[in-house]
Amino acid sequence: MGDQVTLDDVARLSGVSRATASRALNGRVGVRDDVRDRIRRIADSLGFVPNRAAKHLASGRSSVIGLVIPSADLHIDPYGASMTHAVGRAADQRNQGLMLHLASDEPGSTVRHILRDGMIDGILVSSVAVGLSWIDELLAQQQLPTVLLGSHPSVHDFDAVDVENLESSAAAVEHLFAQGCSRVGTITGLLDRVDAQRRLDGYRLAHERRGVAVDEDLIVAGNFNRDAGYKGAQMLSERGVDGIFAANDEMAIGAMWALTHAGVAVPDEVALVGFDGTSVNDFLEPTLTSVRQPFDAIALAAVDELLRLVDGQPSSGPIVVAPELVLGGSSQRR
Amino acid sequence: MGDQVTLDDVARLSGVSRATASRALNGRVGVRDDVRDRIRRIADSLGFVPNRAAKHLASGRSSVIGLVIPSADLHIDPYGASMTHAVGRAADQRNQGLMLHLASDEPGSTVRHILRDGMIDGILVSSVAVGLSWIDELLAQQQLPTVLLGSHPSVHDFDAVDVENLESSAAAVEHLFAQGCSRVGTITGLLDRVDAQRRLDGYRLAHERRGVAVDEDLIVAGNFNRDAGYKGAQMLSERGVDGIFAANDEMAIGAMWALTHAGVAVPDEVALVGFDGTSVNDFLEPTLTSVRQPFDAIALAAVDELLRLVDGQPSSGPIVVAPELVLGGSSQRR
DNA sequence: TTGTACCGTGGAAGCGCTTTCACGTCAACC
DNA sequence: GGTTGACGTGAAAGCGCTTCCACGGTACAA
Repeated sequence: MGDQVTLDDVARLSGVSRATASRALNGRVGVRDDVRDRIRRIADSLGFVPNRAAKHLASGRSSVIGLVIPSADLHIDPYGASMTHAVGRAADQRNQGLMLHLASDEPGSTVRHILRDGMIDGILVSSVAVGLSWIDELLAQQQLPTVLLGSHPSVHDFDAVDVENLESSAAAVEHLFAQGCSRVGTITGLLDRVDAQRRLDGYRLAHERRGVAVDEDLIVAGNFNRDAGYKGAQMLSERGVDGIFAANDEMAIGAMWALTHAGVAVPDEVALVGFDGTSVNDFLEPTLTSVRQPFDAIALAAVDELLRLVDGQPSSGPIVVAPELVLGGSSQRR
Repeated sequence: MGDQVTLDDVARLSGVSRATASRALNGRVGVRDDVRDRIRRIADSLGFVPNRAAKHLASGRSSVIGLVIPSADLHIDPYGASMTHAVGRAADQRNQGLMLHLASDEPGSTVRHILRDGMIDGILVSSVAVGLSWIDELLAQQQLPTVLLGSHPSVHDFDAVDVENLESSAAAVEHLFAQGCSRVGTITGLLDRVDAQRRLDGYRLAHERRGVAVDEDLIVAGNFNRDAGYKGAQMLSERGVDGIFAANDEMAIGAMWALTHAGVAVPDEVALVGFDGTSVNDFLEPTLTSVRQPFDAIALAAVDELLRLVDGQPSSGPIVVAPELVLGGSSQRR
């Protein structure tokens, strides 16, 4: 498949040894500048591209990172697609290859292979995947540098990059108040997950700041799925609300359906805000106001952190990135 | 990072040479059955996982394939996410790693690297990516086994796996007739692409079979984007139609908006059918009737074909997979 | 001058696997 | 009994790179 130009060729033509050529091209110290330049020039002119496998075998680093994302999340929940896309860009920027690992709950020996075959230097795991048995196993073994995308479901004993949940949720609810809402309900995520918990805390915080007591009846337990949004909105609607904060967009969409079906005008009778801000919101009518996750920033921070771990540097602890409230038609009254 | 168990260890403990151990574990002929069994058992008990890099370097095969998909397509057009997901599953099934390459039109030396660094054995290219300069370069060089996902925009000088467009489009239009529509319009895709062309042909075919002349005014040129669907539906609506076949779902969604905004009832006044059948259709109300691409089948066929090419077998020519018309609320009248 | 130190470079030993080739063994045949 | 061939196995040569170590040269202090 096209005669490879090897490091040997470059070295021979440059009149140096393979060792020096290697050092020169990898920017290692200990090569005279003029020599380095000459080698570089010759390598370029030959169209030399180092063989990955050889590099990998010799150095123990592949410059490929893995991404684990639940199978369903990639094509059903737009969150997964957005995240995958962002990670792809980030890996590119950092000159790393990206291996995609779809996580389903089929058993198989996936973990063993991911961990041991040495293909990847480290792995990014979508926190949504946590809970699947083999993911948990993977996390437990700690054999491979790992960074979580999103918050860890239980505690934060893991290196993770997450969106800021508390203040941003509070801001979302405050936005509803600012639109004239007086009874704002919320549909929560799975409350055994930290992010869901924080978003609920944000909801409470907004009330506190406004000096309004939280009516516990207006807090409906959801699970991040659309159905829960639908049912939650029905319940809240009966209990009388004029604003709803859903802990993610999927539920917000469900809520919008429920309201529309019930003949409730959005946003005029009930204003609606979601969380995630994936591009799917564009499909809706009216468009959804949502706390937009900064996918690119999250992904880049995660990749950088992962590379740091791969380099043997200590974990820099959880990283938090601030989202932005993106206004759509679902919450803005004239 | 966990002391690797090497083939040497397995060989030594099995009392054979590395060569024999390698043959045994790779299922090569020329190893006595009892010896093979023993080696296998010992390898298992040691938890031996062959080192990918070494295998790759020695054999020249990485068991990793690449997927090129336009950056935008992964997170904006749900088609991309569905396809990526399907390819991920297919690669998994065939025990191949999957490297994700997001294609944007930034220059960079991406091609050279993809082609030459030997990381991947072959590459799957989404036909949507064709047109980006470096993709074209990649296709032109033909250095790496390549299979196209979808039809080639110009002619079929490439190994490709595509959905059947003609008959399935005809079936979609016939479905509209069956629902009682008498004036069915269509919003086409980019007509310099073969798939768009075929779908239009299908539209004509359905008319022909029904013995109805095609009213050329009811054919509106689109471009696969939502806007085109919106505008197309407005035009068709003015010209008086009671059914619309959009060449993809994005345009169908645009059309649905346009109709809704104009106060036209879907499906009762205008029935609507799209093409692609991604899960995003679930976001709509009513749900969209659509020609559902068999993503999994396409992906698996493509991966298999690619592996065949990698093995040096001749191209088996374009592969066509039949889609299925999935009925939703947008076309079904009671 | 001799000694010490450093710097740039080359030699060579791997990294863990596959694969070619040669070798020994044994059964089958003349 | 000797020849042939098939068969199972081991020795060893790589795959293309990194990196340790040793070496010669130059610079400076003693």
